[in-house]
Amino acid sequence: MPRTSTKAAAPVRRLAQDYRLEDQVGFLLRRAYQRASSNLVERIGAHDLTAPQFATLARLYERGALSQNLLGRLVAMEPANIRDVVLRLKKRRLVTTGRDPTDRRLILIDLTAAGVALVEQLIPIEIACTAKTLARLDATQKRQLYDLLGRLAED
Amino acid sequence: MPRTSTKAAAPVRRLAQDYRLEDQVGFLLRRAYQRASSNLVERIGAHDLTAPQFATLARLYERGALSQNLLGRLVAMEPANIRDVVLRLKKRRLVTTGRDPTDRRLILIDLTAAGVALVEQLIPIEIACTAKTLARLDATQKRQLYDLLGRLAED
DNA sequence: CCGATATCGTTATGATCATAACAATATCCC
DNA sequence: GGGATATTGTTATGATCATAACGATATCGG
Repeated sequence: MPRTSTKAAAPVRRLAQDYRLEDQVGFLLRRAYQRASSNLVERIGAHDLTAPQFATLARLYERGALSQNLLGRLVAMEPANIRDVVLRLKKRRLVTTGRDPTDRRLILIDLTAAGVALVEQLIPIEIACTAKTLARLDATQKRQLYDLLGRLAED
Repeated sequence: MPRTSTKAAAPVRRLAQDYRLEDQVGFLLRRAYQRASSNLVERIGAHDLTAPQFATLARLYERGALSQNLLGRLVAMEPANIRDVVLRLKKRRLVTTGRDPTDRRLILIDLTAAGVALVEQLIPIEIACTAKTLARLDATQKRQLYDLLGRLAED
């Protein structure tokens, strides 16, 4: 299987010694997330659920009904973004929405019975998927990774 | 600053003990990437460059002219995705495109002089940005993180 | 030489993602 | 009570991101 390459000699550029893309955490994090995400879609894609959608359902499963805004913060999504996710989940009748009578700004989101059932079906798959993503790490390294990622996102 | 919370008692659900969103690497990676990405946009956003766009320019700076497809692989972007990024960079005259005469399938991408100048201006900012993202980690932890992220994306 | 196979790029579709500007509603504080 | 301030959700805009289907071109194998 031939791979394309350029024959032109790479120009030795002034700052190319100081800077390598591989040294930038953002780039490494993007690649690692791509890998983790594709591992998940590979396994739950048949249910037409994306990683953010599943995270949203899982959070509701853990916590029960939440306002749309709080739900968004708990899954690290902007208001405009969580809104779209909720709309899709609602269209599939995995969640319901309703106004909070005590604070009319709030939209309360909750799982339907179908939503609960789907989450419970997918949780073991998600756990296996995380295990696969971490397959190359031993127990110590896994602990380190969680600790380090936690520090990066802290606050 | 009041934060919204629900008053409804959280239902104790069957699998909630086995599964926590915070234990899923994919979720942690997404949050960490969000942080790194916003650190970057905060600093180079004034130049209207996103993280993927900068990665693309940086790769071209390192390697010189590349086919669009190879460039995409080197910055971890799908063909349909790198295409759009190249179009935007081309519109801003940061890169040029041309057919490879020896293989007419290929589109060769290269930096313009303006592209080179912009990369050289932004490289120090990007390095500082990576440092900020890693600010909470000591030298040992940084090495560990790079090693672990490398393992996750390996292959 | 020529058909099978592989690669490159495009198009279309749908889901994330962030930002800014905005209206509605709550809360704070004098 | 009432205005300043904060929070919630929406809308609009633009950039990523992945996938599948497709035509064009190269390469491989007999």
